[in-house]
Amino acid sequence: MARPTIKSISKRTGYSVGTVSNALRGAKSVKPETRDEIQRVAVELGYRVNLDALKLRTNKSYRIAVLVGVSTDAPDEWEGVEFTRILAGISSAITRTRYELSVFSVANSDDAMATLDRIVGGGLADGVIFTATLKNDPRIAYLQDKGFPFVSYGMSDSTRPHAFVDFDSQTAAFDATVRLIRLGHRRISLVNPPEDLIYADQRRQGYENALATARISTDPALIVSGPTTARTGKRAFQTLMQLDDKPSACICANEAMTLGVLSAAAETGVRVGPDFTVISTDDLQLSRYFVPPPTTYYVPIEETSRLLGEFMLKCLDGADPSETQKKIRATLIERQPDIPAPQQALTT
Amino acid sequence: MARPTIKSISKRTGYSVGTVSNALRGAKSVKPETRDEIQRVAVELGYRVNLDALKLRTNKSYRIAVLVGVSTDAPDEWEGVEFTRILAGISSAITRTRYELSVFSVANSDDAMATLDRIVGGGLADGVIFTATLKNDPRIAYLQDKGFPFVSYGMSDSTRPHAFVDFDSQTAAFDATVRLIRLGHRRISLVNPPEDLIYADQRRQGYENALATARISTDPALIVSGPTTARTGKRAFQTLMQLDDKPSACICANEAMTLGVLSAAAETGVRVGPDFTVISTDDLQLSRYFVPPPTTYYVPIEETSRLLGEFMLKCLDGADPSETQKKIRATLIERQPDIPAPQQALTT
DNA sequence: CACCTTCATTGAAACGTTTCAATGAAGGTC
DNA sequence: GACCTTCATTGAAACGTTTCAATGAAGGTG
Repeated sequence: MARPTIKSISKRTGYSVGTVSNALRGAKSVKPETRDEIQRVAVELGYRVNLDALKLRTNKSYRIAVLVGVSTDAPDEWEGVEFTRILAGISSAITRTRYELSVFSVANSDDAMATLDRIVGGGLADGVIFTATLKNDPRIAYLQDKGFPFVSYGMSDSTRPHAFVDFDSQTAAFDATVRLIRLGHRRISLVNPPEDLIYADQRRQGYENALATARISTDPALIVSGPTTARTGKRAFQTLMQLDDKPSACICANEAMTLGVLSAAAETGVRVGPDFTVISTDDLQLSRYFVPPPTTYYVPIEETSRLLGEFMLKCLDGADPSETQKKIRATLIERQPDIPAPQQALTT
Repeated sequence: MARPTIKSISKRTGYSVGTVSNALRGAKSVKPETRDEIQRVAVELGYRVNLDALKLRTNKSYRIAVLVGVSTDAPDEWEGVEFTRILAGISSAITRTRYELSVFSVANSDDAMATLDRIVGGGLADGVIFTATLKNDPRIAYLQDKGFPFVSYGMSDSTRPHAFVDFDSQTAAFDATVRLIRLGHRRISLVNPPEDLIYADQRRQGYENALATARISTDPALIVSGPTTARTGKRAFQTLMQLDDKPSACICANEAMTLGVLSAAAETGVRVGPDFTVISTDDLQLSRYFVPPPTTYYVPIEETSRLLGEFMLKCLDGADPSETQKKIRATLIERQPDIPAPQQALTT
C-alpha cells in the first residue's frame, strides 16, 4: 500500500486535487464543510505531504541550514561548545512548522564559504544559522550580498543591520573586572578567544572600560588569546606566571579555558582562591564541578538558541531586522566567597 | 538569471533532455563524445542538479537522519557527549556523495519513536544514525521491522544482525578493573550509565569478570548508575562515602562523571591519588585537564563517527551487516603514577 | 427575466528530474 | 537489395504538489 497522496484524497472524496490542496492548507476559498471533510479524510488515510514535491513546486526547501564549525587547529581539544544544546534550542523553535534542520560541518573559513555557496546556489536551505561572528565576517558579507536570510549567534560589524542573537560579552567582562577590582585586584588578566572574533573585542572593551574607570593602567601582556580550549587556558596561565609582575586574577572566556587555567594552577602549585582568583563564563553550568568551582557569568545556551530558531522563522517571514536582534545578559553565579586579593605579589 | 537546469543544457547543446540526463550520470548508452560535450557545457553553465526534482522522481531523499538525544532529565547538566565531533565524523564520510545530514533533536524515547515514524513514513531520509542503544531498543525493533537502513552507535541485543559501531566497553572496564586490582585495590566502585543502556551491562560484565578472576566478591553497593553527568558522579561519590566499607577506587563511564567524582572528592577532603584512585573513560581528551588528571581509556570519537557514516553508505548500498559492524578498542592513557591502594580504609 | 456578483470548485500547467518505449541511422549478413 | 542488429538519440510520461484562469451555480438587483 503506497503512501497516500493528494490524489488519493481527491479520489476518495470526489473533489479535485486543486480543491484538496487548497483545503489542506486551509485556504479561505474552500467552503468550511468541504475543508473539514477533506481534512478528516486526510487524517483517516494518514496523509503526509510529500516535501520533495512541495519544494519542487514552490522552490522553497523548508530547510534551515546550521553551520557547525569544527576546528582543525586543535582537533583533539574540546572547544567548550555544546552543539547538542544549540541544536535542541533551534529544534524546539521550529517544531510544529514544516521546517527541518540540515547540518553542515565546516572546518574553516574557506570551507564555510564553499558550503554557503552550495547552500545558496543549490537551494539546499531557505536560511542559515551560524555562530562565532568574525570582524568583517565574509559569511555575513556574502549572505547580505545575496539577500539570503540568516541569523548569526554573535553580532557583527556589518554596516547593514541583520538578525542576530548575542551574548553581552562586554557587560559581562566589565562586571567581572569591576568585581575583581573591588576585591583589591590590580593586575587582572583577560583570557580571550582568538582576536578575529567579534566578541574578543567586546570582552576587551568591557575589561578596559572597567580598568579605565578605576584608573588602572592596562597592560597588553595581561591579555592572552587563542582557541577557546583548555590548552589555551593552560598555556595562558603558564605564560602569565612568567611575567615579572604577575596577575592575581583572570577572567576566562569559557569553561574549557577556565578548566585549563585551573589545571595549570594546580600543576604550578598556585592555590586558586587565596593566591589567585579565576572568573569563568559558562554555557553549560559545568564549572560548578571544577576544583575549586569558580564564580561565573552564565548564559543559558538552550534558551538562547531557541531565539536563534525563532528569529530564523521571523526572517523567513520577511520580518524587519529590528525585530530579530537580541542581546542576552549573563547571570552572575557566585561560587567563591569574596576573597580579597593577596597583599603581596605571587612568587612562583 | 535563473538557475540552469537540464533543459538549459538541452537547449544549449541541441540534445534532448533525456540524453542530457543520461550523459550527466555517465550512462553507457550515450556516445562518449556527446557525453563529454554535455558535461563540458554543464560545467560551463554552472549546472547543479536540483535535488528536490531528483528526489521526487526517484523517491530517494539523499539524506541521512541523525537522531540527537537531548535529555530532559537533567536539562542543565552536561552529558559529556560532543555531538559536534560525531557530526563532523559522519560528515567527513559522506562528503563527495550526494547525501546530506538532517538532524533531529529528540527528548525521550517516545519522541524518538515519533520522529522515526515521521522519517520513515514521510520519506525524510534514506537512513538513520543514532546513539546509545538500549536493551530491547524499540528504535531497532521498529527499523528492522520496516526494513529501513540504520547504523547504531552501540551494539544491541537484537536477534537479527544490523550495522553498528561500538566502543568495546566490556574490555575497557575489564582492563581498568584488573589494573586497579594489581595496585592492591579490593573495594572498587563502578560508576555506570543508566541501567537500560546496553553498555551499562557491558561495563558491568567486564568489571565483574575481572573481579571474579581475582576471586574478589562483588558488592552491589559499589555499582552506582545514573545519567552520564557530573551530577551523577558527584552524588555517586557522596553515596559511596556513606558506606561502612568504602571503596578505594572507582571507574567512571565518561568524563562528565569523572569530573563530578573529582569535585565531590575535593569537597569531602579525600585526596585523589593517595587516598582514592579514579579511572576515566574519555571521548574528548578532556580529562587531562582535570585536577588531578586521571588515567583514562580513550576512544577517538571523530574517527569512530566516520565509521558510522561509512557504514551508513554501505547499508544504503545494500551491504551485508557483516561488513558493517565494528568494535573499537580503547587506548589506555596513563596519567597517574601507579599508586598502590591505601593500606587502611578511608575514614571520612 | 436579463444581467451582474460572489462563491466554490475544477482542470491543466508547471516545477526539474528519470526512465523507457519508440525511432531511425548505420552496419552486417545472406 | 531485403532483412536483421546494434547503437545513439528522442519524446513523453511520471513523480506530488501549487497556482491560477476558467467554469458554473447561486443569489442579488433593476
